Amino acid sequence: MLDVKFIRENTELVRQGLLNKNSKDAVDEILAADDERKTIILKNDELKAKRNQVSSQIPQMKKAGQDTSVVFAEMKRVGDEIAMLDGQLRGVEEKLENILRYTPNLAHSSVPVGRSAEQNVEVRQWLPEGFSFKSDFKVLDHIELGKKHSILDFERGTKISGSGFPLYMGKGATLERALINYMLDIHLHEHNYLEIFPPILVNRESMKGTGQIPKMEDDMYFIEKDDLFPVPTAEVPITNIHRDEILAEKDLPIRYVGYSPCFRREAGSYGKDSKGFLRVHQFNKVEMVKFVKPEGSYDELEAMVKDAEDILQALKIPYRILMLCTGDLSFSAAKCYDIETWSPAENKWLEASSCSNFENFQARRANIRFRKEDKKIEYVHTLNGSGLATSRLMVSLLENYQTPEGKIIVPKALQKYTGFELIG
RNA sequence: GGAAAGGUGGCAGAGUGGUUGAAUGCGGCGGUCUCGAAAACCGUUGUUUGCGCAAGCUUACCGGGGGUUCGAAUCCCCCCCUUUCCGCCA
Repeated sequence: MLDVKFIRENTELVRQGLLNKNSKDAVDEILAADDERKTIILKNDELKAKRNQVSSQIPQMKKAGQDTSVVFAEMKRVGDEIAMLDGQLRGVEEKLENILRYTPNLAHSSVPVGRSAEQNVEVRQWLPEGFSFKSDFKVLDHIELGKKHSILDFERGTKISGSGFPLYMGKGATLERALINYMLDIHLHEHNYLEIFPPILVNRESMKGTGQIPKMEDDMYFIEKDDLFPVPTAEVPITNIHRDEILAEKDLPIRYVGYSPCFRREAGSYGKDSKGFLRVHQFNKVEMVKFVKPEGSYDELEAMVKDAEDILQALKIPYRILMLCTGDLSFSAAKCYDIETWSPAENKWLEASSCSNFENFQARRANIRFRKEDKKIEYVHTLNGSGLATSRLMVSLLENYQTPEGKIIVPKALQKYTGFELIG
């Protein structure tokens, strides 16, 4: 959520920022609602102050045996007016809140301006030694590989749950588990995160806190009976750990990492990249979340990307880093890097991670603050990034590690986690 | 699923419808004492709205939402949550 005060003091900047994010310019609407709100508050607070003042004198009047009926009648009128203003105020605040909830965060000044994904900027590429985009043999895609070795069974997954619910079997299941454990261990022991194992069903407040609601509500699974949402990412429960809290400056930065399954309805994207793992309703992800002081947040973002890259380099999987342009940035993000891994069979890059700095946009929504040395209270900056999502990673892993005979070598780094070196 | 109890400040725990933001204790912070520390003692200690350069003034907040009243932490209604016991269960 943007700060109205900031909007008021930087109207042109905000206008341009919203345009850059392909959002409508709601500045005038916001300021008008805010003006209206302030006018009502001014008048209302005056009346309330009067009522409080008179009320405090009534006990003395009664003690002195004075007649209170005139005062009571007067205060009754004041009370009615307050009730009316309270009603108006609620209306305006609701209106303002509604506009703000649908107003996206502004991009950081270092983000390239652009309308869509085509204007994203490739920052760097990392390829393992001896890697070539052209293979000497006919590569199988991850679905064929999965079938050949009976490690992935999309048909039976569909039978059990529906399309987009992958079933891992045998060494496939072990490999998936190994990946998750490996990534967690690296982040814990080498990158200094604290491990979190969060609840997977969260309430409405939590979904609002991180901003999945209201804008993305259609994309979320929802358990109506209990008013709970299966999480679309561990970002939701982990960020909400500190919802409505005031953190101590000395505790920052806080760095959490946690694994969770992720559930997404992917409403409206049927038929697009839908085969196998490319777009699924349930997948596994290790997520990094940081709560930091504003001044260090962009350094923390770079560090977070590096933390995700470390995993890919250790696994020797080719990847590239994209800086998203303003038009492709998500609703809450001020800056975001996508990490894409190479799929030889698809002959394209697949998004396996997304690391974002939300600045204080999410913290405002979730009300996460910290107390500075001088006792002043300020919003923290929140960041999160996948470190990483296993589904797309698994595609790249299986395809890049296949041999000409169609067997799959387990990456060296994972072998002590799997207990085997070869599939097939 | 059945029964009961309860939700008050960082925590524990008072609170007769009227100077109650709220006793008291613990914790935190500052100080006295001490070579230093502990103990003891003294002081201090929430968030929030609006106005203001600021000091400050002001509004709201005792799980949430309504209601009664001149006035609600306190009375009434609805909802939510937590704890305990029983049942079921990985």
